[in-house]
Amino acid sequence: MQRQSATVACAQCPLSGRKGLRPLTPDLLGFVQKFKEGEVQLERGGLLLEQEKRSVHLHTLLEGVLVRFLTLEDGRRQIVNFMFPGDFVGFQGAFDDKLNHSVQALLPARLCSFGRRRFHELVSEHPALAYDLIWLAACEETELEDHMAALGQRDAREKVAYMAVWLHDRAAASGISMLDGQHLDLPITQAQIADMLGLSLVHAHRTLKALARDGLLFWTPGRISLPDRQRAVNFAQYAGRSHKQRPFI
Amino acid sequence: MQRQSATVACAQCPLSGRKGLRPLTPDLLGFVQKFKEGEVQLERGGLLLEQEKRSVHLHTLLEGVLVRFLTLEDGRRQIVNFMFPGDFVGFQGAFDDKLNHSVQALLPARLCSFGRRRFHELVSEHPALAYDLIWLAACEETELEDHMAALGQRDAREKVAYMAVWLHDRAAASGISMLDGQHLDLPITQAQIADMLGLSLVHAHRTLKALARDGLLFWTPGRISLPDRQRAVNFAQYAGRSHKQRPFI
DNA sequence: CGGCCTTTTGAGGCTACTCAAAGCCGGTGG
DNA sequence: CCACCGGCTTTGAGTAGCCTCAAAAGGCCG
Repeated sequence: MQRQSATVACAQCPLSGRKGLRPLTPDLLGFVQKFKEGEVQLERGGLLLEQEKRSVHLHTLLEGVLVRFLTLEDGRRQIVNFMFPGDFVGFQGAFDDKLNHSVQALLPARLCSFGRRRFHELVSEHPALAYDLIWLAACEETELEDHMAALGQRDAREKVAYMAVWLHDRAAASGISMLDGQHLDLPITQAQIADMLGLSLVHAHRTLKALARDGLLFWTPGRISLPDRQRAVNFAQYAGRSHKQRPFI
Repeated sequence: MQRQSATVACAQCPLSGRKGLRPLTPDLLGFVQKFKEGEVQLERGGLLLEQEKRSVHLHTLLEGVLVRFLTLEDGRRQIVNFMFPGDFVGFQGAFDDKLNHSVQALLPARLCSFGRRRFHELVSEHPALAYDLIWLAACEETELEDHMAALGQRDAREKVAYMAVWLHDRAAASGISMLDGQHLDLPITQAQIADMLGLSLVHAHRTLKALARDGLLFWTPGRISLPDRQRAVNFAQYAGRSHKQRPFI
C-alpha cells in the first residue's frame, strides 16, 4: 500500500461523470474537498485494511476493484463482498472498533482517503451527505442479504450463476466496460469463487465446468462471460435491484 | 397487524433506561416526539412488512422479537436476522424501492412508527441522529458479515452453536432477562433454525440432538440453554463484538 | 529452466438431503 | 371429557451433493 498526499482535486475527481454515479453538486464538491487527506494506491493483491486492526481512514474507491473478506481463526475465509468504483469503504466495521474484515485489491486500485476522526464533523455539517451514506448503507445491507440467501439456500450451480450475474450487474452499474455487454474482465480465481460461495475449490471448479457444458456461463481465468443473461438470471433466481444512480463520497 | 395512534409519549418510552441502550438526551427526546406517528402491535407470527411491497413507515422495536427473511420464487426461505428491542426497522430495504425481505413477529411485539416521508427531514435536522443511524447500519452490516461466514464456512454443528451463542449475546445486549444467564426463552422452531442456517429441517434436528448429547447446548422448543458459554464460543469460533451501548430511534 | 500459483482430473468417503411416517402437544369442537 | 386436527418434533432408510486427499498439467515470472 502506498499512501501519497499528491492528490487530484475533487473538482477533477475521476468519479464525477462516471456512468451509474450521481454527480456531486458544486456545493458538496467544495465541502468534501476540505476533508480529503490524500490518496492510496494498491497493486493487485495489496491489502488496504486488515482484520483485527483499527483503521484511521475512510476511503472512497476511485478506480479498481476490491474484495472484502473475513478470516476465521483456523484459516477458513469468507468473502463477503466486492467493491467497485464509487463505493465507500470503511464504515462497514463499526467505528472505533477493530475491523472484522480485511480488504484487498483485485485489480490495481486508487482510493481517496478521509480521516476517520473528522467523520462526525462531515456528517454533521452536511445532512445531505449523511442521508446519502445511510442510503448507501441500506443498499449494502440489501446486497448482503441477497448474498446470504445465495449462501444458505442455493446449490452449487445456482450459487455460481448467481455470483456471475451479480458481478455483471454490479460492474455495469459502476460503468465498467464489457465487451458486447457479455464479457466481464475480472481476474477472480476459483479459490475466490469457492471462498465467496462456501464451496471447496475442487467443487467450485467442477461446477464451473458443468455450467460451461450447459452453455449457461463461461468463467475462464480473467473473464466471466454470460452468453444469455436472462437464462442465467432465471436459473439463479436472481432478483435484480433497481439501479438508480448511486451517490458517492 | 394492528395500528393505533394511541401512543405512549417518547418521554415515557419503554426503551429509555433499558439495559444496553443509550438513553436519549432530553433534547433528542423532544425532537423525535415530533416524528412519532403511532404504534403497531403484532401478535406472534404477525407480519410487519412483506417482501415485494413498499413500506410507508419506519419503525423502532419497543418490545418483542422479530425475524427478517427473504423468500425465493420457489419458496425457499432465508432468515437473515433477528431484531431485538431498540432495533431500528426499515432502512434495510433501500428507500423508495420494493422490500427485499419480510418481517415477522417471533414474540408479541410493539413498535413505534415514523413516516418514511419525513425521514429526510429527521436526518437533516438532527445530525447526531444521522450519525447514530450510520453507526447502527454499520453494526448491522458487521453482524450480517459474521452470519455469512457462518453460512459459508461452518459445518452444521458449528452453525447451530454459532447461532445459539449469537442469540444469547444479542438478547443480553438488549436487556432480555435470562435464567442464570444461561437459559434464553425464545420460541424458535427447528424449521426456523434450518432456514437461518441453510440446513434441512431434518438435519437441523439431528444436529441439535448431537450437540445436546455432547452437552454443548440444549435447544428445546421455547428455550436455548448454554451450560458452558465459553465452550460453545470456542467450538463455534464465535468472535464476539464489543457491545457498547446502542443508540436508538 | 525452475518455482510458484492456479487449474484440472480422479477416487473414495462423509455430510447433509429427500422421502416417509409416526409421535407429541395444544387447541377446538362435538 | 374425549376425538380430532394442525403444527412441530422425532426417527428411519437410502441417496446425492459436496468434500478431502492426491497428483498432474498449465501458465507466468525471475
